[in-house]
Formats: sequence, structure tokens, C-alpha cells
Amino acid sequence: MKQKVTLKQIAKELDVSISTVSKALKDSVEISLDTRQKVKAFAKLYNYKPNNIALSLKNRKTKTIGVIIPEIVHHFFTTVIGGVEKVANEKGYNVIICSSNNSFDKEVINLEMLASGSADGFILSVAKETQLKKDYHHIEETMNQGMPVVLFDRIIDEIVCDKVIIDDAKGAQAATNHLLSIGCRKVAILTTVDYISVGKLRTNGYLRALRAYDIQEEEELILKIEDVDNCEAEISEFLRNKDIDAVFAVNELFAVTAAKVLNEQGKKIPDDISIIGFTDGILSKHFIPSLTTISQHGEDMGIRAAKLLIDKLEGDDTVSEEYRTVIIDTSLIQRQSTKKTKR
Amino acid sequence: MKQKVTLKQIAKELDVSISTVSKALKDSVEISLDTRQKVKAFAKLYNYKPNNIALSLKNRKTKTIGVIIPEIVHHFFTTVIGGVEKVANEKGYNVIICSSNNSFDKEVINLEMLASGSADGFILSVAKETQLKKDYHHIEETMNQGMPVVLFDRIIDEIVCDKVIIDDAKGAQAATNHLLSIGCRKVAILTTVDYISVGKLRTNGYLRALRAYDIQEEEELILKIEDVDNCEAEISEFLRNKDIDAVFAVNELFAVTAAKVLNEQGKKIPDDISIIGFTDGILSKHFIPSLTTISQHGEDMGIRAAKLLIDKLEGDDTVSEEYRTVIIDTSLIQRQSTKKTKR
DNA sequence: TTTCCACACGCAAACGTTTGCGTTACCTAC
DNA sequence: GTAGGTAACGCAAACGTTTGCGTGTGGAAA
Repeated sequence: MKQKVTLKQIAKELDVSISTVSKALKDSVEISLDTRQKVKAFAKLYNYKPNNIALSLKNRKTKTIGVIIPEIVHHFFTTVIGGVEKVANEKGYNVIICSSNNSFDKEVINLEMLASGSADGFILSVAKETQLKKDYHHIEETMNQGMPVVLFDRIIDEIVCDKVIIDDAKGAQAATNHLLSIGCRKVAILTTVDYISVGKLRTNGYLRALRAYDIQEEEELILKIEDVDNCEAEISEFLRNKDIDAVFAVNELFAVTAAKVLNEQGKKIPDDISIIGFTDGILSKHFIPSLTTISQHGEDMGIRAAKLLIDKLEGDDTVSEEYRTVIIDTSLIQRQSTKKTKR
Repeated sequence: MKQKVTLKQIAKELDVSISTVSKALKDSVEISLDTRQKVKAFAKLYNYKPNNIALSLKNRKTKTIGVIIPEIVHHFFTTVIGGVEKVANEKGYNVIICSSNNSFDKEVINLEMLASGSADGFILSVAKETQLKKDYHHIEETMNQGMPVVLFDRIIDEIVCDKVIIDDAKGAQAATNHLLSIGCRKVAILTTVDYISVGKLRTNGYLRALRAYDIQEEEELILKIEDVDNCEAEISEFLRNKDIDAVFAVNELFAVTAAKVLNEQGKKIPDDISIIGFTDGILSKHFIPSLTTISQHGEDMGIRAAKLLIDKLEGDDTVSEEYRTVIIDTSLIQRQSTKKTKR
């Protein structure tokens, strides 16, 4: 089990100095052609690869991007990562992914860990707990140390930095609008508790759409779900015998769960009730009936976020005090779970 | 925008040497209590964090694990990652995730990149292209440089190293067995082309189960799918008017697609045809009807893989020439897509 | 007063690179 | 023969740590 070969070893073998080897490998004219070739041949033979760690230490940059997301087992976030990886790799950056598991503490730990030398900048979507706690010191500290941060999706208004979001309210309004435009009038919404920023925004969009149609909002048509993992009973209870003709769910899970319980309650989708979801995931696509939904274009978000970050990383420090917020357009993907009603 | 504070800066401010600061922070008895407290107070104030890069360089280890998977947008792999992260974090390791996107080249690039200083060891599941190409030099090189590798799921028999797998053949046999035991006799299989190791193994398991029941295998009940992304038409064609009473799909996508096309062809699941899948993902769980499937226990795989790797990393080099293969038990998760037939 | 010891701290090397500049040695030209 | 130039290479510092060992200072014991 041979060890990694270093410049020093090559130097010793060839009886030249370390700097000669280094320069030879970079084709410096300072070194004779002869020596250059000898060194390169030797390096290839022993499969020399410069040690990234040493380079990072010397250059004070790691060429890697840290991505921290609330959940790794989540289709939307993985598509975002896909986008990030795409542009990162193009530009010669590595990507480190950590999941906070929606825990504030783990988010702090991960961020500090990566911030102390492992990454040059961050792309992150904050944990649920962080949104609840409103404690952002770790993010601010990271930025104070000169490392750029790009927030996406679950962002924090109070923090000034680059951001990539969708217009959640607008998307939700479009979704609700679609339901209204096909004739639905009693639209229930399945949303999250208010401290989840995107949930609240989507709820707002829903309300806005109703108002635009002069429809009075009704408390009993709004369900704010706290415990996402055990939402089925709650949704079932909520939907039972309710006089509605449509359901807008702010995420995929709520949408399919609604479809499931409505099914069990003998309702036909989309004939009796239309359903529209949010996030174009694998579930929406393959469910029967396939679900009409709002696509967040996760990959695009990742691409834009990575570009913003790399711009900051490679820009001169002079222009770096300007922050941008990119809003990705959502789009309505029409499938089988919504249908024009006859009334 | 202040920079990261280093030992050197603290030393200068306090007018002591760097080593004194370093030792003071580690509570060395060499340093007077007075100085220790002063240094620590100062360090806290300026939020000193040791630079990981420098530590890595010094210690010749990074305390990070590299994970390379074929696809990041894939529920099974993300659950595995979840398991890896769990034990890695417990043991103070960082996790870097890269996806090869099933491309051989990207797998090589990622591995070499991480191998040149960013990670101490690897957990990886090889890309489709790699399995096809049978070119494993990058993995062997990495191991030759003294970095342990743990292969999981899509492994390579020719490489000697730690491995974590499920008994794919056995799982497939159990799946098929279940279909046979509830009375099905004409069982079709939707599988992948043979160069995908797990696909082939699952096909073998299917055949074994048939033989155990003295059922003649029939070529026309076996569909080997190459283009996973556009499998619907192929599956629809294959299943049309076929005299079968059950379908065994080697992955989730094939299973739901089968369910969908059978639905369209007017068959009832599970009344007319039973379906069983492989991989307990989000689709199987939420589909209607929910899908009976074989669970691979992805998180367990991740946990075991991480443990194997860390054992190697932290063990003395003397015992390190022994490699283990851990086989994770699969289990049958019975849901609504399979049902005892009356015959 | 001398000797010794312990305490408190600093020096320097090491990890693997890169790079500006200094240093040879040889050659050319005058 | 000497000055000057140039080709080819080595030195050393720097990135931020850690740590064994050397060193200076002081006090106490003899």
C-alpha cells in the first residue's frame, strides 16, 4: 500500500529541488526542457496529483461550495443540488452537501464546520427550527468572515445577501386561480403553520386569488398542518363531508394525501373535486390521476444560486457589496387532477 | 468584513508566541492559568475557530468521508446518505456527497478530486457506465494510495474491498415467492438489462423462485428495459393483452408505470393483477393502491457502510487487510397491490 | 552565594505547495 | 583575461497548525 507521492519524493528521486519539480510540472521556462520532460514522465509514472489541502492552505481558497439543506430525502432539494452541481463542476468547483435535518443545532454545526476551512461560500436553505427560532447568528458570522452566502427557497428576510426564490405567493395565486378559472368556487387549502416562510406566502397567494374573484375566505377551508409526518388523519378529518370542489395543497405530500383520503371518502378526482399541488416531484408525476401542480424549477434555482455564489467568489471585492435577489418563475403543469366543472 | 482570526493574530495582540496560544487553548499545563484564561477569553471574543485545512495538512487526515452515488435525485440513495451522515456525524466526520450522474468520466473526476486531499475514504455505488465499461482503475488507484473504499448496492465483484449489499437475488426470490404463495402463476418481470448488476441478480432471484415452484420460465414474460427514462411505452406494449396474473418490477418506477398502464388497459389492481416492486420509496408508499414491495433498508446500508469505513480509517494498519461484505436483510412490505387470488 | 529545579514560555520543524529572487556555472564578447 | 549576460536551478518564505524540546527566570534549598 504505497502512499501518495509528493513533490518532495519526486525531487529526491530525481535529485533536484522541490521547486524545480513544481516549476517543471507547470512548464516553466526557467527549467530546461530536459528536466521538464524527465520530471513529467516521473510524475505520470507515479501518478502524481497535487495535494488539494496544501493548495487550499496556500491559496486561501478551497474551490468548493458548501450546500446545506433541511432534508436530503426530498425531491425538490435534490433537484436544486443537481443544478448547483452542474454549474459548479463547469467552473471547477467541488460541492459539499450537508443536511441539517431541519435541526437548528445541526445547521449551526454544519455551517461552522464547513466555514472553518472546507468551503469558500455557501448555498443554503434554512431549517424549520431556524425559522422558528429566528436565530441567525451563525449565518451572519459566516458572512462577517468574508464568506458569501446565497439563500434559496426557505430564506430569511432579515439577512442581506444574495437570494434565489420563487414568488411563492404568486405561484399559489396562480394555482388557486387555475382552480377558480375552471369553475371551482369552494377551494380548500392545505398549508403549513405560519412560521414556515414559504407556507405562509403560499397561503397569502391563495387568499389573494380568492379576493380577486370576490370570494370570501372561510376559516374552515384552511388547514394549517404542523406535524407533516402524520398529516393523513388530520387531513382526512378536515376534508370529511366538507362542501368543497377543489383542494390546493402547498406541497406534494399534502396533495397526494388529500387525493388518497378523498378517494377513501368516495370522491372522484377530478370529477367531484379538483386537486392542485405545489412542487413538481416524482409523486405528482406518477400518481393516478397525475397531479396538476406548480413547478418550482428546482434545477434552475440551483443553477442561479451557484452562479450568484461563484460571481461573488470570483468578483473583485469592490463590487461585492451589492446583493441580488433572483426570482425564478413558477409554472403551472396541468395534468389530470384538475378539470373544468360544468357549473 | 473582518477576516478569519488565526493563532498568529491572537499571539500578536496578546504579545505571546503562537505556540503559547495554541497550548493555552488546549489547556496545556505548560501555560500559566493566567495566560490560559486571557487567551481563551480573547479567542472567544474574536470567535476563533481552528482552520480545518491547516489541521488536515498537519494531521494528514481530513476527517471527511466522500460519498459518490450515481444519482442524487433518487430516494434510495438519499436514504443511504441519511444513514451515512448519521454515523459520520456521531463520530465527528464530515460527509461530502458527489453524484456521478451515471457517467463514468464524472465518477473518475469526482473520485480523483476527492482523493487528492479532500476525503480520507470513500463510500460509493458505481455508475451505470462504469459497470458497462468494466474500467475500475480509478477505484483501484484510490485504494492503492491507502484510502479505504466501501462499495454499496451497485458493487463490483472484481474489486476486493468492504462491501454493503442486499441479497438482491434473495429479495427478488422473496418477492416472486410472495406472488406465487398468494396464488399467482403467470408472473411477468420488468427488469433492467443484464449489465446492471442488481438487475441481473433480481432476475436470477425471480427465476429461482419459479423453479422452486416448478414453473417453467417463459421468455415472453421477461422484459429487460434499457432506457429507463422512457419505459412507459415499452411496458405498455409488453403488458398489453398478456395472460398474466402478477407483475414483479425490479424498481419503483417500473412498478408504478406498470400499475398505470394496466389501469389504462382496464385491469384492476390487485384484483386482476398483483404488483410487487423493489425499493421502499415514496412512490410505493403513496401510490393508490399502495405498492407491496421489497425494502432495501437504505438507511441501514448507509449506517453499516459508514461504520465499515470508519473502522478501517481508525483501525491500526495491521488488521486492515481483511475485507468484509455485509449483507443487509431485505423485507417484504405488504401493502395493497397484492392480494390472495381464489384459484 | 551557589546550585538546582520547576515553571512559563518560545523556537523550530513539519504537513505539501507556490513563487520571487538569489545563486551558481558556463558562455560570449570585448 | 575580464566583464557581462543568461540559462538552469535552489533557497526560503508563506499558508495555519501542533508539539517536542530548548531556554530563561525566579525561587528555594544547601
